[in-house]
Amino acid sequence: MPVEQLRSQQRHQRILDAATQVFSTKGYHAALVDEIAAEADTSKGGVYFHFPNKQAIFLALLDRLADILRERVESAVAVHGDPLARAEAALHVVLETFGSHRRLARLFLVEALGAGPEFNARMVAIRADFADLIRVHLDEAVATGAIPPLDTATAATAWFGAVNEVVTHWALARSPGRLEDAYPTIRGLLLHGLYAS
Amino acid sequence: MPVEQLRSQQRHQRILDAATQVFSTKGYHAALVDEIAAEADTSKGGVYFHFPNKQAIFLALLDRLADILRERVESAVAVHGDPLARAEAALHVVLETFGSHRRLARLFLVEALGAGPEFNARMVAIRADFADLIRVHLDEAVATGAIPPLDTATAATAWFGAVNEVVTHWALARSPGRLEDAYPTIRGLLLHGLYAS
Amino acid sequence: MPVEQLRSQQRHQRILDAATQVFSTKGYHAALVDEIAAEADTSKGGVYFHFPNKQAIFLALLDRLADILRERVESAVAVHGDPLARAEAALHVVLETFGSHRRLARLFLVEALGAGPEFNARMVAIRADFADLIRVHLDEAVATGAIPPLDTATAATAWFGAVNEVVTHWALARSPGRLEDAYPTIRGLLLHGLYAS
Amino acid sequence: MPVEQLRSQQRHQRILDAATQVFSTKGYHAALVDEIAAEADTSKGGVYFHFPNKQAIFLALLDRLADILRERVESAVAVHGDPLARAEAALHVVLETFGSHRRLARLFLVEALGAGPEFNARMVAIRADFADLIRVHLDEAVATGAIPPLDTATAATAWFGAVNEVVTHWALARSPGRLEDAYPTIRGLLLHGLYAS
DNA sequence: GATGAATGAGCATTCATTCAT
DNA sequence: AATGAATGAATGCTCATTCAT
Repeated sequence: MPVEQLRSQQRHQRILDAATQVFSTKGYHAALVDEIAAEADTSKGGVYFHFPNKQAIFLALLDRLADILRERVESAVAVHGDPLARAEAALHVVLETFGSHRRLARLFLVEALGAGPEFNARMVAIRADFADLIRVHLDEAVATGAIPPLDTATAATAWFGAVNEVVTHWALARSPGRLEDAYPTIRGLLLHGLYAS
Repeated sequence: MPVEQLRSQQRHQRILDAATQVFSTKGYHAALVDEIAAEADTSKGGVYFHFPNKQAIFLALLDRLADILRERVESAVAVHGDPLARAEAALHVVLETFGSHRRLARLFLVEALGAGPEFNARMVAIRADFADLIRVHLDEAVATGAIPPLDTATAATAWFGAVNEVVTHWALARSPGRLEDAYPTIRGLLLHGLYAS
Repeated sequence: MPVEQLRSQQRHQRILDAATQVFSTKGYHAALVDEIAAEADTSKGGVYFHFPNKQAIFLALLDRLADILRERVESAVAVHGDPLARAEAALHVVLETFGSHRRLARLFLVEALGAGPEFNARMVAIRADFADLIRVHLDEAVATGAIPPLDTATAATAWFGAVNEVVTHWALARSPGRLEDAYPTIRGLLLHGLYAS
Repeated sequence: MPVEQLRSQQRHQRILDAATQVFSTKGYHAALVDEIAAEADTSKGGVYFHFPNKQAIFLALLDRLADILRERVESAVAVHGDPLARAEAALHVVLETFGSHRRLARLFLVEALGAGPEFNARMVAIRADFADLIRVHLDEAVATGAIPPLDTATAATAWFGAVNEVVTHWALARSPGRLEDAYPTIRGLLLHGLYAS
């Protein structure tokens, strides 16, 4: 009976969407399951039918977002041959994605920390995954001699952090500008350091 | 009665130290005032005599830490004449300070974000302050022509973020290495980008 | 449509069997309708098609068990002419039945009491019925002069209780022996008291 | 500061008294912690300050009652030299105590069962303790030759059960008579069996 | 100043029951 | 008849905060 399964999956998604909304507005702890239920046009019991507990909802959210981001990065990277261009593309996609989903950015970069030690392990893993997405290209760039040898793991982490901080700043700003405007500066900085142009 | 005032200030400090310990271990929400009291060898009432509420303890902690960090940065910066060297020194001090106080790093970079929307404004301000500490030197460097013109605000934020992410990664790692080891890579990256000779 | 009726009755029985299993393992309150449904290879809705609510399942269970016990007692009693022998036979059958169905014993003697005030009235009635099953024979024994006059109601209750406690003890024991072994002692005690020759 | 300790202990007792009232009226599961708090003129938090959870309150209640009962039995037993008279005295005290505290009887003999498997172990232990209180005297009576050898453990359990059932019957009765009236019958039955007088 | 008993609003979670399909 | 998603009232427990002593 695909009709019922479909309905069920739709509800599942509706709850996740509602959770995104509530978590990113109130933060993990202040978010009430009741609010998520209301936002999803369901009852509290309905939420608990689809998820075992509040934590699982949040985790599912992070995973969903991480998957989306990863996919976007990978397809953006695919069109470039040059390792450095790939790394750049990855950077650009993250900025672009968060730039058009301030809510998600906030959820991912702000609320996910401090939601409790239970989440830290998962967050470390997710963030490390992204840094890795960049590292492989740096490694390749080093291998091809495009850039001098360096500690690519630290470099990738730093790259990712640079982007994150700019995004976080923007995500928490009271009246944020356009995130994309920061791109040229970040790009230049990462590629050439302060001695850009 | 200076003796009693002294006693009171000592108690104040003892509570903050206890709070540092508890908050950085359990996270803001999971930390109980009871635990802080116990760790400070006081009673719950004692804690509430010195601080109006839990939030205030956390905020006082952040402020104390920010002050210490700022002071260190400023005195480290003072010994350098060259703007770029000053920026570098600031960076190095942050890395060094957190590197020798993993607990503080975790508190400042992980728990403080996501502790709840109440704290976000303050954290944004604090982080912006630090970025600013770097920005002024970059501005000066631009003014003296040491480096080409660029969006120094974004650049400073990115710098700060790059350092933060590396520190955060280290602060959350299960078996962290020496944070200082990351310094040369970060330094090269920030100054010269990937093409660091 | 006798085929369908049969199917329905089988399902009814299957649910009762499943309920016996679950109730006696978890106790009335901790037993979930979901578990009963799963154990009966049905759905929750299926259970509610056959029974109006959880309480009714439990009550039906008690009644079924009481009926079985009553029947056994009555047929065992029928083969004896002597009133005292009848009383004895009743006692023996109860011991024997529970002895071979520890689960039922537990259900009947432990969970049924204390399952909640709603059940107390019914349990009192059921237990009184059994005491009565014994009482009538005692009355007859008194009438025929086989034993001296006594408060047969209290005596029958006490008999029943003596048996119950021994069974309960056995039903709750971690590693129970053979219940039948207790029979001679109980028999002697009830007939002759401590001075059983 | 004995004043404060006294106050605390009084509150502790008040909660236990309230719990006795509520548990014996509603049964373990239907009893709300809120009701106990209200009955004890405290708040829910007050209850939880003195007891870690609902279960602990119930267990404390059972233990308190068991202690009282044990003490009474022991002091009643002490005045008799004859082993059989001691056993009789124990029996009488139980009947008398429950007879004047129907509420406790109900709690102890009805609600304690079925409160959940967690309690069964404790209840078995408590009931076994009481049976043992009787058994030791029976053993002595056997040793002195006052009564013929018999399985004293089973006999003591049966004695205890006989008394329990009569008490339970009375505790659950809608309009109970005087429990003490049952004493002569039970006494005669236990000592001489049906061939009493 | 310090203590710790008391407060009570707050919330996640459970689960019997219903009902559209 | 059967299914299982959905409901929502119910409740144990937490914990920041207060305040009498």
